[in-house]
Amino acid sequence: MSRPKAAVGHIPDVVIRRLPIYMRALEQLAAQGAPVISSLDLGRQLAITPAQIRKDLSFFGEFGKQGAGYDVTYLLHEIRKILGLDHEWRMAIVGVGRLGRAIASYPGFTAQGFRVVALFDDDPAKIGDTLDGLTIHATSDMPQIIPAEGVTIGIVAVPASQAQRVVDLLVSCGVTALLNYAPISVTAPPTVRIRDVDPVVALQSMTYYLKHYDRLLALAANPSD
Amino acid sequence: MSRPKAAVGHIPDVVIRRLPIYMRALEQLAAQGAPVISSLDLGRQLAITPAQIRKDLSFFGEFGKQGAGYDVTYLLHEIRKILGLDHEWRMAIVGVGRLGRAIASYPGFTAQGFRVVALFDDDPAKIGDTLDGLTIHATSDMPQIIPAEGVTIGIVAVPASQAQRVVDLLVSCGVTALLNYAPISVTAPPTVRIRDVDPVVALQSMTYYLKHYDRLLALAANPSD
DNA sequence: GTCTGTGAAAACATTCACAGCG
DNA sequence: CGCTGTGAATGTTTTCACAGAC
Repeated sequence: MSRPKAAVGHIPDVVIRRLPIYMRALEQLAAQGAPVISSLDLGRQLAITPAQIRKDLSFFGEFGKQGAGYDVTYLLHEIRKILGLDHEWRMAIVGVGRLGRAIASYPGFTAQGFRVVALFDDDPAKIGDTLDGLTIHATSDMPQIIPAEGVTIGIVAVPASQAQRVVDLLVSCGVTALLNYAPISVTAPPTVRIRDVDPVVALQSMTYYLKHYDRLLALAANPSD
Repeated sequence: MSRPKAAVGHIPDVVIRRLPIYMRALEQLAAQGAPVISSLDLGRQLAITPAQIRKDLSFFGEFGKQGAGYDVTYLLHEIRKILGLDHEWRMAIVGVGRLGRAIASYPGFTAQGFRVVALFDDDPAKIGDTLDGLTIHATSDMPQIIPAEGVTIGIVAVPASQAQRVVDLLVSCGVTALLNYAPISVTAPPTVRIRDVDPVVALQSMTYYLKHYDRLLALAANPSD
């Protein structure tokens, strides 16, 4: 059914970022018991062109059947393998304030194979406390605990003023993937991947369109402009 | 100092999305008392090329001084105007579970001019309760309350199974910008803007690079491949 | 000399369109 | 006949490189 590409060259980051989107839709389809999906129908569901879906998948192999489409369970499994989601990933949260605690107890991570295994904070009042069965450690203990716990992903949940320091510390401990909740742009060496989670930034770019809504409406009514 | 563009044509969405990133850096610079910043230095701070910053800004006018750079306070003010952040935006949260409550009490929204003015849920046990001084209403009250409260942004914080229904309802009430926290792709007419906030999706695309980390390391050491 | 603003060039991403398979 | 996989064409975004302002 599939033949892995001989040499998987350079795959664009935009493509990698769409794979989890495909996964979510496939999970839903699998839950509904749909055995097969075409790029056309998947595209309808996600508002993505069918050609894009086919081209994205073709970077990794041939997963479909002509005339039929893609086997939902099989494709889901293959994408999981491509993304390395066929095993558990261990994460550390730095910053156990209001936000850090909310993240620590979010059930969505565990459900998808992401496990929080270590908590860090620098507030002496918190160090030694237990949260969800995990002890809160001082950030100075990171160099010991992070390798020992097999942590490969760091979650930054400290105030903006502390974020870059924490990123540098995590990177120096060998962490190469960071989920940054601090409302600031942090930088790291190019070998380190960073994804920012900032709802305010998301809102701030939407208001541009709200402001120009009249123009948008006119455009929708008369696309000849 | 600036001359607004005569006809601001079609500005790419990628550009709009970078403006809040520039804003955050400028806010930080303003707080530090830096009067002026060059595209080179701003680019260093954000890991963005200076040419990109200059080109982005040039879509909207001429904000810099040759030989000097950009006046931090002035540029910040101009970007705020461009994005429509010179006044308050009123938002409604749909879904007052664990996540919705965390969002409702997040101080970062208010600090940037985004105010939660209405809460909705369909759980009869919650309707009528008060949270942060706001009454929780039934979703069936949305058509009355949303126009009355001047809500233009909707925050979706319901389970995946409810998300599309809630989106449709919000859109039918005239909301044209949505912040979606549900772990599912929702669709809306092209006049409606949607931004997804899903940390799991962010993680799932980083694991690809973690899996291929060896290759990445080799590439960094010997870029001739 | 420094740094902006911007056409032109290069790189990158999406869509088209169709041969070929089931 | 329906749908995939994919080169070729098109569209978009980034980068280059330099004239001109301070």
